[in-house]
Amino acid sequence: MDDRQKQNNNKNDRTKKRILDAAEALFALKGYDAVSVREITGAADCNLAAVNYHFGNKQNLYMEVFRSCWLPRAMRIQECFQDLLAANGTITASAIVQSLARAFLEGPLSEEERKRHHQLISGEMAKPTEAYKLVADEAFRPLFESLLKDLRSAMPDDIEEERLALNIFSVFAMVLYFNFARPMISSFTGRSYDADFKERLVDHIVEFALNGLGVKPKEAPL
Amino acid sequence: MDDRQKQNNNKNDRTKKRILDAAEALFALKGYDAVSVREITGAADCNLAAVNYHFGNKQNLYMEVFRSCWLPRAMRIQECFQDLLAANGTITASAIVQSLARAFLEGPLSEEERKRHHQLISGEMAKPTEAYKLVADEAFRPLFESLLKDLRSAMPDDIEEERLALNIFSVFAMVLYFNFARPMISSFTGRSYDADFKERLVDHIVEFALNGLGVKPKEAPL
DNA sequence: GATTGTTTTATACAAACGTTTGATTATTAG
DNA sequence: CTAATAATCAAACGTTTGTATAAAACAATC
Repeated sequence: MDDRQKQNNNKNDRTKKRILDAAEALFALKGYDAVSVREITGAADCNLAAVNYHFGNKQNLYMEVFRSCWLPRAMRIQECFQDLLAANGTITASAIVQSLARAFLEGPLSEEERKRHHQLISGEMAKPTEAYKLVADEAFRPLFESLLKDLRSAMPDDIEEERLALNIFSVFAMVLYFNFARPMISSFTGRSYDADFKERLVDHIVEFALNGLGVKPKEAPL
Repeated sequence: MDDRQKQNNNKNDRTKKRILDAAEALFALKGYDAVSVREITGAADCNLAAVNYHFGNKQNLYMEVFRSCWLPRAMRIQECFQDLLAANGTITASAIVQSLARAFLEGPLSEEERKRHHQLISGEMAKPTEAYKLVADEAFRPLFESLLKDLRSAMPDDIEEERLALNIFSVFAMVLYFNFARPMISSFTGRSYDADFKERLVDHIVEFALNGLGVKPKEAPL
């Protein structure tokens, strides 16, 4: 074993990074108030005071999790969406919905990452803190505006602006709900979220949303 | 003033009831861990020990909020839905979706009640505790089964069972999302959740979902 | 190799937490 | 009225909380 890194997953990577990782996992799992600083530093295998040294206090650490863990992942999802959309050639409503569903449900994130990602944001949507403002400004709003633009170009010219917004929200509603309500959906349908079922969900969302938008699917995708 | 109730909103109603009220409001607003027993008993204007005397401990109180506050309200919503559906005459997909959207968005609850109701359940969906099981068994599952039955009778006979379930989830996704994501939707559209906007939302949900279901609206409702 | 700045450590602290206790007051029953 | 039961109360319990401090270990520079 290389002596430059005797302990691979232990103390060699910078403490600050380890704290961020542990904090993110725990905050996602149990929520801000249910996690203690001692729990975090225990999981990160470092001293209790390290949190206050590196982040000032617990709240700052929480914010930093969103700033330097959540936001970059949101960017990756959004880039994945843009790529899928671009790969589809012309921007149609069908392409938009399908790319969106794919990016969120089967996108660039690992299963563990996606779980963390959605749990963190679920906590913020349920009980918004300062982190919500950050996320709304840096991730939600830009994606919304971008979708608005894309969808406007793909829909009839005379469509009302508010109707456009409601349609976007409705697509989001489905995409997010099928992540958010996983336990209930799995329980009621008796199906686990494996690749098969996710494929099925993407298909369903695309079909449902496209009909909802009042668009006949021009292209037969895949 | 009648001497049987000198202080109307204060100490006359039984302490247990006041604790439940205060606890529900606070749990909905800030979540389980962010609320202290002292905060609750302070708001309920009673002694600190009253919680443990009447409910055993904090967790039991939390469960009792769901058992004796949340569940009855869920029943009222569901009854409202059944009534609206029955008033519509024949059970059509259109009637189902519209009744559901109305019951949840404009239903029997006051604005304050609806807020509490959705905040409590949002917290449970984001971080399920024991209360989730209770709510899933007593409210979600029965409603789901009932909807499944209704929708099956209103849709073509050859429709796949899983497809039926996914359709129900999709309608739920919209109904719940337009409650859940109120802050974001208000912020992005610049519209507050007044009667006008809610009417607009119900109309949108009905139209979007009906198209999504692949049903041509037979009747022109209101 | 001493000096400097950075990071980690052990320990301490006051405040807040959920819960318990035992005395005290209301309420009910005989 | 008295005895018994139920409800409320102030006070305290032992933990756990987030944060602060000062010494120690480490790293880099000269």
